[in-house]
Amino acid sequence: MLLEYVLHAGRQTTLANVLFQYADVTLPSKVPADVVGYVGSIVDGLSHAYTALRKEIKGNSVEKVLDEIEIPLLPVLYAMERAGVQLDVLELSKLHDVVVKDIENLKKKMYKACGVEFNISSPSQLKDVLFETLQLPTQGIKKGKTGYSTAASELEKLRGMHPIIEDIFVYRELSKLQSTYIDALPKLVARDGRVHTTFAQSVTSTGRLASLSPNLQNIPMRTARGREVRAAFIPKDGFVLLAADYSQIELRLVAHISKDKELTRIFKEGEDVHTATAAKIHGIPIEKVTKDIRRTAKEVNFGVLYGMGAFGLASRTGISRVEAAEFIENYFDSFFGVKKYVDATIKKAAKDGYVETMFGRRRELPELSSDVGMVRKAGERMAVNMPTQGAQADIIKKAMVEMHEILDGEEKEIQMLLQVHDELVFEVKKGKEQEWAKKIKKVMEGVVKLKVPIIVDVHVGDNWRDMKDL
DNA sequence: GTGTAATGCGCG
DNA sequence: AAAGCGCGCATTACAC
Repeated sequence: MLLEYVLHAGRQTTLANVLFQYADVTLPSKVPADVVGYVGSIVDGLSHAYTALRKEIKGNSVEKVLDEIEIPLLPVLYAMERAGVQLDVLELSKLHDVVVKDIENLKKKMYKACGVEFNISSPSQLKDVLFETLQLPTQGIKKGKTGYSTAASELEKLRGMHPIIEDIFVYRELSKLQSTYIDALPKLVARDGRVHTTFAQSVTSTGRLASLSPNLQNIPMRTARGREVRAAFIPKDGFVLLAADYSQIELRLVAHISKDKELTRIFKEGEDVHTATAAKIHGIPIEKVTKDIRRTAKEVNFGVLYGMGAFGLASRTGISRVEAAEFIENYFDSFFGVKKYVDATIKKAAKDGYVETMFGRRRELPELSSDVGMVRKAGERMAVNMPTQGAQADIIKKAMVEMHEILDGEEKEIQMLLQVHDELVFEVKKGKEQEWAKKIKKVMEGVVKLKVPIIVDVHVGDNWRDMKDL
């Protein structure tokens, strides 16, 4: 699967398909009575497929990605999955009681406010109540296949028109937390008291990992109530959790790859990239940048680069489309190296039919030769995004492989537990935090030398919520 | 009861 | 008509 993956990331192929394509083995859709024969044909097929795929990879830019990153990473991921992370089930059950009560009270209040009882979780029932029972305006509300949307971005437009709107946001937040995390995680605790995720290594189009059953890469962080869930992730007795995350790695990679003068300067001087971007775009000194302006600049930094238009920026920030268009124009005037990089990447991708990272990881983009303009445009955005998102994935994977070698024989002191795209989480023996933080930082920052500094921040805590700088 | 699409939302 | 990228998963609604 890894061989197929480095050749054709994005194809989302199955093992059955690989065997069919490369070994001419057709697996039955169900496991037959002759299990031994079935397994035999898989093993035989795998051997043939391996040889065929190796031949295709030889001399290709993805060969190094396979041999120096993906294959060495395999045992690392296995060790992390096997280790798991301890979960404070009692903490979650307390959270459950509080959230259940809050939801109950909220529901009563909402039913009273609109005069009917209905299933708030059902978008179909909710839109009936909002737009028929309550007669709220549908002006500017997106329509899908099944009628008016009740997505947060659309309800945002109805804020202040009825108290129920605010309640819906709170209801959604709480019910999401309850169903996806607070009630679901305890069911996945193994006999060792820990949850063991699976890291999918051949799933994403960009080279990132995916985490599943449970997904430990989307544990809440952004809101106070969501962060409560993080408090339930704890180290084993006598240990602390240590999290090391790359600071703004994606934008640093953009600076490096595009060689943009201004963006490079910002990182070299150690400035806050969003504040500095805001200052540059508006032509004002850094001290004059307000929180609002910085927030918009942050959206620009993450969005425009990957093809967000004035429409998208306006809807995400609340500024007008005209203002958004000006903002974007100013951005590319200020960072013309980025603009040139974006254009050149799209052009080359269209010619080659694929894009790749600085390490040779590749993503094919058949979308770029589509006759449908919209599909092509989407392909262009993927083309711009992949080299940076993919390089970020390459870098942290290399760091994981290196760390794993260093950790060999140190199992009594430290264990790597999780990877969350730009962050590694470890369980470290109390008293050894400083020592290991230093080593981890060195490895993570030293994976590659860029034209801008790579910075890793390290945090330590007794749970995944209360992490302090180290 | 099982499978799937639509909708929505958590994370980087 | 749709207008940043990359994911996994819960619920509802509905077909079989």
